[in-house]
Amino acid sequence: MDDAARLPPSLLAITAFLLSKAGRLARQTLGEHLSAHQLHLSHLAVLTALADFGPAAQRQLGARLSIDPSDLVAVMDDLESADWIQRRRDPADRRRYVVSLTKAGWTALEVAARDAAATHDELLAPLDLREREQLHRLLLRVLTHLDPHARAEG
Amino acid sequence: MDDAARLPPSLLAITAFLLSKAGRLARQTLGEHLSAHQLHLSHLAVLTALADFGPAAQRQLGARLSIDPSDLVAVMDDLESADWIQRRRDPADRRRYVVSLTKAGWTALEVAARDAAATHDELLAPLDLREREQLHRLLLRVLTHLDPHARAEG
DNA sequence: CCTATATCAGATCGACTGACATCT
DNA sequence: CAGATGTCAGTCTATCTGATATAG
Repeated sequence: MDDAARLPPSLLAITAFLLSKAGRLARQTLGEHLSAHQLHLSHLAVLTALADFGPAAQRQLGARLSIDPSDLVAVMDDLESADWIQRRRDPADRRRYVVSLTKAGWTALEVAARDAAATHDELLAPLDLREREQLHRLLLRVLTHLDPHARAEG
Repeated sequence: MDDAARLPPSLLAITAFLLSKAGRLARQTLGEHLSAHQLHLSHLAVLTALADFGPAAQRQLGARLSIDPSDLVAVMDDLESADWIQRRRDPADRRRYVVSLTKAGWTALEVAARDAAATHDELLAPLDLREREQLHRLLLRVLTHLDPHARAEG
């Protein structure tokens, strides 16, 4: 039943639905590429935060990435046991860790970047380069407006 | 810490991440608007399918909407107890239901359509009409290419 | 004493799996 | 008997809440 498999036009007319569906698909596709290298989306998020902003406490990372501090624990455990990050107690405030990227962590990030590129080739195949940039900019504007966390650094 | 709340530029450079985040936001925003009227996204999906294609069996609806048949049961229970749909056994094949929209179901759909419009005004506020259409078309092309279910009827 | 940090235990929700009674 | 349909029970994951030990 190829015919019976088509989504209702009334649903496809709702941009929010398309966003939701495309978002799920994007997350899944990126997730599959990353998992081939023992990486998870939350891992990638933490690695980029450390790469872009330098060492930080777990609380800071969680606030930046909108990841609940309690959920971050397992993520950091993974990253540490893979030797991608290092956790040291902050001598100035021994409640905190100072989390920093290792050499292997930087390498993992490069791998993840290739995964992202592969994801885009797959996910955005029907769009040419100009259209991909167009989509990217539109999404960025939407997020920047709605989510104060989405602002790039100024 | 306004400064500490910004997402890593390296993450914001990944379109798949933007899609994932925007998708989550879209689902959440639409969900909030709908829940004000005792509606859920899955309810909306089923209602549009019945409106666009007419009465159908639960299995068909599930296949169309990529909702697991076992998960549909609770959704249909909700819709039925709200008197938005009607379940009759198919006399020609008594395994199936013939699910159809009620008058109240059509009304609920109109309400949901207003919720969707309100969602877009909120979600897509930074985009003008032309840009919203642009985004919509780009998303549709991406979905149509990747998900055979996303094809509109031809 | 109050607050912040990291952690753990548990609730909740959406999506998925397996089994089953009923019917064709 | 094999296969389809609706249903139920249970798993798995991500997300969120609440509590707690330790430190400031």
